Amino acid sequence: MGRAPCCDKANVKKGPWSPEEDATLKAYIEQNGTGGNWIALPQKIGLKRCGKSCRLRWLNYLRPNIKHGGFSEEEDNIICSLYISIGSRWSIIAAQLPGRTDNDIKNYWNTRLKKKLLGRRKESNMNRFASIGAKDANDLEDNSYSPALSSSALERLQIHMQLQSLQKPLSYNNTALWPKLHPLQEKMIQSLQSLNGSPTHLWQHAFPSPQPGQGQKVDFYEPPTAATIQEDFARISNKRVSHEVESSLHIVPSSHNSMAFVTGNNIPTDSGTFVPKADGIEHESIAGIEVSAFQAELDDFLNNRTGGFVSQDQDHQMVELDCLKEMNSSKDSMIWWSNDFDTNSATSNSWDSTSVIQSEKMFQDYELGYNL
DNA sequence: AACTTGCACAACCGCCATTCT
DNA sequence: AAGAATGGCGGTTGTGCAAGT
Repeated sequence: MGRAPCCDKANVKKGPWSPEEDATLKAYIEQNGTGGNWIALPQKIGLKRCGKSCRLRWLNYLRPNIKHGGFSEEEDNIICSLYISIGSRWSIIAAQLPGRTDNDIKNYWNTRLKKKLLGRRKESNMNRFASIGAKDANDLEDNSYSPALSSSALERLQIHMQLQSLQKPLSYNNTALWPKLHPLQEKMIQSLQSLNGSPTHLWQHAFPSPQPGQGQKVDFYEPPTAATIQEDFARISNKRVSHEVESSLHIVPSSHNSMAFVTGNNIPTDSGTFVPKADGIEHESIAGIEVSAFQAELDDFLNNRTGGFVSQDQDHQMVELDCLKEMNSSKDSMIWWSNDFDTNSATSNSWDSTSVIQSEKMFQDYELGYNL
């Protein structure tokens, strides 16, 4: 037999909490604790609330030492870096910010921080893409490929690029520093320019795509590299990225978790030159991080969803498709951030005591690179 | 002054892993 | 061991307020 239902949903009050309800709940918990059973708690104290609602109210609002609003620049940096590294794992991020709740951080991210970062990116792109035919920044944001990617993966890539671009501000105005494009990408741009100023897409510059074995200079707007991802994790764990990560980070195991991954025979180096990866085989994961949600997304897109182009022009579509397929064939050189990671490598929902954010040097790169 | 729009935040919903009977 | 409750989490929605028209 199981247990009795947690609450009678028909007789449960919803909506904002009154000061009286808050006072009742707070007084009881401060005196008696939760008793290890949130479901039974509201009945004990005469509140017509669901136990889950009581728990949420306590954790997010009534609990002592909760801070609301007024996020500092340092907190902004921490949130950004952790979001880029681990995605929307708000409970983990919140654990690194004393007094902050996951709900608070989630709201702050969704309403302010994300806009702040992506807004800057949009503004910057206005300058960069003006010379290659994009009519306005909306063209850049409204790219027709993005629906094929998970929003989280795309968003994190965009933000990562934004951070990189802010670290190299002079690159914006110097087209010579822009990455060399794959020939098909160049072809695509030329085609777009010839087609009555059709929208130009983020990807054209987001993915410089070198041929295997060929060095290609990438001075700007490179996707997150193996090195940068390693740096992210090294900062977080104060260790080299390795199998130690799974024991030092203690990420929550879940079927819908997020984690960065790296794949590819050709990985960009710190200097921006692509070199073949030595083994060419054992590249499916780093630190137990599962491969390739993006790969799956791209495959899916190319195999099943090519009808999704917004362009009305057949030639235009074919050029785009050729380019995408070519990029896909060079996918081993891609490094991406996925939405899934190895659930076997994760063990709990807390960061260990060696943590993480206490490291003095941890965010200095980002702090030097940008002011949020 | 009235209405609309956008923003920030609180709360709810649904899913999943764990715990309990 | 099976099945149901519980706890926890992330995504989404609802609401109140402020700014803009």
